Amino acid sequence: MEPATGTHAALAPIPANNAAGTDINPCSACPVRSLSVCSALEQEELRRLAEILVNMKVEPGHTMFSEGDKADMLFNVTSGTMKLYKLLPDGRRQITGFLLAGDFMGLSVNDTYAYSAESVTQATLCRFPRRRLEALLEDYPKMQRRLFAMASNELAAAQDQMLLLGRKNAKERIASFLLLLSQRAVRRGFKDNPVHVPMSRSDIADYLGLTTETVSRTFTQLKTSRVIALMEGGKVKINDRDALQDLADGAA
Amino acid sequence: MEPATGTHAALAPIPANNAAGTDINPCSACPVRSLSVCSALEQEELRRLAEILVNMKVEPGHTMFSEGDKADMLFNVTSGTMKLYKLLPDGRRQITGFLLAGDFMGLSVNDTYAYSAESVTQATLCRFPRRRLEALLEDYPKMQRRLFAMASNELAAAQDQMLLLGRKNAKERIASFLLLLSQRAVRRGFKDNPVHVPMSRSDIADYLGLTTETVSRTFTQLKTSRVIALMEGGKVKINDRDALQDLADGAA
DNA sequence: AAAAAGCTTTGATCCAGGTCAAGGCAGGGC
DNA sequence: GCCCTGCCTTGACCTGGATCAAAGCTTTTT
Repeated sequence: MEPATGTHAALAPIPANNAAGTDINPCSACPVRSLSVCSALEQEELRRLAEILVNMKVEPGHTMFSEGDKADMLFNVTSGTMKLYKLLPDGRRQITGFLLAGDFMGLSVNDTYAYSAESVTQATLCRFPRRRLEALLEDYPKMQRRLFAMASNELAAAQDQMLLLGRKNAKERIASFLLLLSQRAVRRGFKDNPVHVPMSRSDIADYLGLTTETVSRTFTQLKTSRVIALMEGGKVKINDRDALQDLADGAA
Repeated sequence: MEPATGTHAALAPIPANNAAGTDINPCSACPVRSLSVCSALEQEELRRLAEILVNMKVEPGHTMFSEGDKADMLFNVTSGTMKLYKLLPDGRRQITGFLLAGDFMGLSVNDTYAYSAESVTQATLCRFPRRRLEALLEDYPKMQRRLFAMASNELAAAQDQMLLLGRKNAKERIASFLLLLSQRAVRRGFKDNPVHVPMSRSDIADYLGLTTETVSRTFTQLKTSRVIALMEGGKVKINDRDALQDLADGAA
């Protein structure tokens, strides 16, 4: 049994019905479960593992861990949105990614986290001792394969983001961002239009390498040109997807 | 035997003494060899694989593959420097990384390359059918592990680069770049000072999200303030590593 | 319901780095 | 040797997005 650690004291463990013995649902997104899809992971093994999982629920703005902390825990997002970011000493921030249900965080090559993680919305996560995963990987090579595929996908996304940060202008960045959110929504079976944009202007700015003012002005421009419409509840209606796509590709 | 494909026609296969049966040197960097370090890969297996490897030598500026090409080949750099980049339709370019001896390129989740690859200097590479690697991974799980570690490292580097591109100014970018080159040199057992900078101003600019003019001016500034000295042969002498480090971290 | 605290938007101004233009300098071909 | 070509550097100017400032709007507190 893992006792709640100091840094995670504020986290409320969910009493939860996904304790040991729950049915194996590939998409319910706990690490064991999402990874077990393609492995011959056995019931008994799964049951043992479920015992060391800790499900937790956090409010918006809760810091899960910070860059440089000892990385002995691994998290799997089960609902809500998280943000990963890096800071410069003077406070400048770069958000490297937003995570949704099913995404992993906390994987690390050396023994400290390479970034900080904070909740954007209310979120639920599944915590898991890193060592245990490593042990699991020894026994179930197919999990390793799955993990590698995940890392490869993240890497491809990171390369797209480098192109955006290094070479796109403000309008192109916002267009790319909206399409990304829209595509991710589709992939997860949610409605892709209007797009739900749960993060603040400041988070968007720090993700796109802009300022809140520029983000706001650019949204206004896109709204004025009828490409999008801003709706209440942080929703954005995409009126002209082709125009947005051309902008995002830098073709316009 | 793999016939030379159309796109690789210009590549000169090296007659080479690293054909089948050569000694197994972990750091000689062909994929089989560098991966075999931590696997129980057997002599016989290795010998069979060496037969399908194609060693090649390319001149500076040679395109190995382009974004969108069918990704059926995998490459391992054995000497020289390569660059990976993405383009926007209007020609804006973002270099996502420079590869040195021992680095892999061409790994891809779907079946097309996500970026283009071109040689910066004269370089030698080892070409390898992707399918063959996949088959190998089935049999040797530890290779998978190694590959995952590589992808994780690349991912961490990509996140550092996002911070650089999104939030650092020109001086901080150049400082970070020089320190990166220096550190990589050390890790590979080369002299780290003066640093060898084999790429053109234009490549540096496209890697750092700047223009050639700004790169040039910034080098001049650092030279004027005695932090570095520009030497002949594309070498840069680091005079004040601490100052450079403070700049790179955004602490100055 | 009023006050307070945070976002978000909009406006006015500024400046780091981009753009445009012109030399400088080194290597290669003849 | 001398031109040609392709970097690299430097200068002059411009601009997209940052910065600074001030309202709106929303949400929370009391």
